[in-house]
Amino acid sequence: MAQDEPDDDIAGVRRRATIEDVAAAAGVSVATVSRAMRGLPNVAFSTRERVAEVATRLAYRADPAATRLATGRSRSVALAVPLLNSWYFSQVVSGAEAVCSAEGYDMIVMGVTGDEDRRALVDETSSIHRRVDGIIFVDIPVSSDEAELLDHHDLAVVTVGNSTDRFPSLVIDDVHVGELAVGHLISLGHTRIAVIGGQRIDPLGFHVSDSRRAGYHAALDRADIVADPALAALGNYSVCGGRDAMQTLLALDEPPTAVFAMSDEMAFGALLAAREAGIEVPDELSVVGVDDHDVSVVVDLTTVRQPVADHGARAARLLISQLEGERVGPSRDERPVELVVRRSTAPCRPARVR
Amino acid sequence: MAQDEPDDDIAGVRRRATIEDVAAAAGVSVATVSRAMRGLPNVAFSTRERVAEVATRLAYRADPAATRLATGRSRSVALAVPLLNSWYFSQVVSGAEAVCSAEGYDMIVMGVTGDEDRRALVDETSSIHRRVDGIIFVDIPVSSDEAELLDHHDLAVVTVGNSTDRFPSLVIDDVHVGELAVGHLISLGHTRIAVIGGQRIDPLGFHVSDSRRAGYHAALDRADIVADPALAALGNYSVCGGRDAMQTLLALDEPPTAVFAMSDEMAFGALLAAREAGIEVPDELSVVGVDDHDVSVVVDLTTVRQPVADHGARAARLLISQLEGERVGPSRDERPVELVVRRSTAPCRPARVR
DNA sequence: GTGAAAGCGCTAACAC
DNA sequence: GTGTTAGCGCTTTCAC
Repeated sequence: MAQDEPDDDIAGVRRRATIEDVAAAAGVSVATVSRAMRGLPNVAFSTRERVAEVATRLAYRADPAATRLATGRSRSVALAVPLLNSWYFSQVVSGAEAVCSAEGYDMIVMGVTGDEDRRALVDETSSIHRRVDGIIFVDIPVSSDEAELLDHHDLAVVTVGNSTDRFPSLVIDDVHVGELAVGHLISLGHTRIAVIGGQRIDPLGFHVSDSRRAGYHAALDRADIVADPALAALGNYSVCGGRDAMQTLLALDEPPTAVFAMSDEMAFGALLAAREAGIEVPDELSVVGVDDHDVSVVVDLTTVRQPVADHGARAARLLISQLEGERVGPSRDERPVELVVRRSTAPCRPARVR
Repeated sequence: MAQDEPDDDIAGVRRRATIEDVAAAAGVSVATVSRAMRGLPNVAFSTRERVAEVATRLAYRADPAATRLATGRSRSVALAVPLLNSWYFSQVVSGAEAVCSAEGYDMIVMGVTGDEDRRALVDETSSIHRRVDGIIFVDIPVSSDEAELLDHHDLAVVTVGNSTDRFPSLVIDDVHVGELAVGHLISLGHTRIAVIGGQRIDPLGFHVSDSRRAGYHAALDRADIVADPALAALGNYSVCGGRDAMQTLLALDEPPTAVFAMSDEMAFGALLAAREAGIEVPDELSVVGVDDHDVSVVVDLTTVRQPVADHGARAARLLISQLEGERVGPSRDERPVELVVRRSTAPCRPARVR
């Protein structure tokens, strides 16, 4: 046994077996080993078996870098997300990772926190080219020119939250999200409805905030309610940001009786600010969020649910099917959203005594 | 200008520039380009400048796969975590990613959901070898044998939450965590204190749950309270699991007056179950968690805080410093924890009428 | 200070 | 069905 162990033992460290070691031990050429290992045709069954057996014995694995260099494919993909530490993105990461690992792809995650990062990623000299076979952009806008560049460099792309004229995308109807949330508040009799969205000067230019805001306005318009600019605040998609925004709103001369937060995390912040100010939810303030965060049910938050982890999984599948040869053009897969009414929203009570 | 553009234009697709293109355009050899690009010595200043200029013009970037094959280093690391979609792990991912990207390393995330996954990762033929330069194991136990194997394959390793006798680790004192939480409850006069931990047959064999449970018992012992096995439940580190566990506990003939949940997410579930059962927190039930989740302040949860994102960042730094040549042996960096008292805990009220 | 050339470990023509 | 061999694009001796 030990005698035909072809692992060299250099300075006490056993070298990892290469394809040549396997070829030698199996008494065939490297080409045959390569074919056998990858299940390619034109290998006799007995040869295939012998190679497999030897490979197992030598614990052989094709060196990914060598394979990559020879084939031009890396079997790895990138997932670009802003704000890695938010519930939404962590769910997407989770969903995508599960699919990638099941399909044998490595997933590199990249936090893209500003336009500089974003540009560096798409840039001509970007390390992304030749490092991964494809990339999923989550809530990161990709311009037409950038899309062309990516396509040109033969990168497969899927976008989530935005769409391009070149790649498949997974989106929700963000205008509808706003309408659903605000429509619900209006149906409860609210008229002073605030909105907490993303940053004004969003480095990434989220289209998400704008669209949800458009839905907010559409719902108000439809009910002949004039939007008060003072009721628009920015919460940065975090609990803290939502809390700060709500504090500002509550300090207004004429505070809102309801608030639409564009994410559950900001809504949580709003709930916190309300409690700190001694304002009862939902009696004195109705709050509605977006996402249906794990914890939303715990704090009884009314929200617009979207299937977040599923976004990640679907995006990964779309990307991988491109990589496996399927030729796909631009597309827009619109995922469903759903209003989930809990107890953070209630009918508007007229005058409130403070 | 266009005339010395050495990019070939094959079938309308411009090939990405290689080191040879740069060498040709700069009128030097590839060896010189290689040296110049990497800031190695023995390159004339003027040559260096010329190469840099040409490289920029041609948008040249060394092909990572080729570099990898030639050097044996991939400038990428893996982060192995169970339960990618939990707050704790997403924070760790976020912290680690920030450091890795700042240092120019790619970070591959791998969800390790069971012992099978875990073993596949550490296994002799694992795709991990030669794919990454190092790996961070977060709350994934690594046996002595496995550690030796990893070391032997020349992988840099850092563990978080567990420690090995071979690699640097980042831990917290989980026994102390349990003592802190349960000590707090005892100091409030509670004696029927339940505990919600991880799964009994934990596929990953978390040492975390055991240690925290040990702290629970230590605190009870110190107060001469006999632990009631009926008060130990399993919550699977999720909101849902915590809720289910709490429901079971509340259904006991003699339900607890306080509960120690080993994560904030399970504590949230406990809060939910209590509310659903019409039990007031903290009047009828005190709840304490672990982590200090973003949302904990929102639901006013008393908790044992640990600096989670910092774990990720530190682990990444430790790993990268190993990769940059620093020889590090086994170590145990114990990070601080801190009891944060909020309003989910209150003095024990004697008999409760139901 | 610079260049020539031998790898790194694999894949893919092409020949047999 | 199998083997030979020329790359893939870089790094790294070793000469000069």
